[in-house]
Amino acid sequence: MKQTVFIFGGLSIAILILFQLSKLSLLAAQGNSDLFIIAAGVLFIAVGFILSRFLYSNNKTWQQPGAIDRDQLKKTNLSKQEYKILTLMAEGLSNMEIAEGLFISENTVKSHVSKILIKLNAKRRTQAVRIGRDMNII
Amino acid sequence: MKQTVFIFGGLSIAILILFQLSKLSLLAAQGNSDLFIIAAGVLFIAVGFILSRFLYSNNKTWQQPGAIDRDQLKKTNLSKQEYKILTLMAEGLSNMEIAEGLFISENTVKSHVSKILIKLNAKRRTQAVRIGRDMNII
DNA sequence: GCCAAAATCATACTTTAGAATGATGTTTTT
DNA sequence: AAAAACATCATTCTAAAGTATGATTTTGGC
Repeated sequence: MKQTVFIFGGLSIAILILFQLSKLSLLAAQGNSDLFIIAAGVLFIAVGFILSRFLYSNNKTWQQPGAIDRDQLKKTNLSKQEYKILTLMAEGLSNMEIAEGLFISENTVKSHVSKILIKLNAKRRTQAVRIGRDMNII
Repeated sequence: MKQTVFIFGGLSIAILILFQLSKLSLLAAQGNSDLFIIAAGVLFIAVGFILSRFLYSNNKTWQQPGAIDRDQLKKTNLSKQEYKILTLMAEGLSNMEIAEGLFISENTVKSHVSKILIKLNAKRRTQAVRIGRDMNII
């Protein structure tokens, strides 16, 4: 939130400076106007470029795709092992496969899964995975 | 593919025209230079804006996060109904819930799910969902 | 109109997932 | 050091999920 304010503030200032520069140059430069116009154009295009980047891809939750949200993760109260198992569930592994991968019994995995479902408020493992994705913790 | 060529061609031409206009205006307009500079700046920013949109969201991996890849979807040979059920599976719904949502019997859902698993080469629904996500189909 | 998919459903069966409970040893935390 | 949380596992049961097979009905293209 605060970040976005700074970014937009900075961008606004940058744009203002650009306009000022444009005006100054008009008075100063008489001969090499061609080159300057191109430079100014490129600058403005760059500004638009950057502007759109922030406006679109990043605006929403400031959570870039693929990154996990540590804060959200803490809110779930998932333990380390539970979280690890959740990620393996998201890979589409069965309880047995998870058990083998972690060198523990299937019963233990089931026990963990049940706790995960409770903590994520899910009825099924598929739902748990979806919730995890929605929360950006997977 | 062809679209991109046209789009970039069009953009290039637009940019050239913009530069030409800038030069012309310098000769023509002496008094109202302020207003014109702002207009030109806005135009260039707009161009940069549009450019970045195409460069990033569409071009690169050609797959924007959240968008579904129609080509990949076709490769799976999933039928309409199968695909719909896949998306509902991804939401974490049970077979029964899917059945109710689509006004069909649970047996029918099971039948579809089995076919989905075969077509996506999955052993479990969770895996099918993961594969679907990896293929940018969901 | 015909034909091939697609969609629908059923029945019977196997496998996996999940719930409930309880037990024990190990870390953390206070 | 005691309490609380974690991790481990077992047993028993119930509920879903998934397989296999076969049948009927819709639908979309040619």
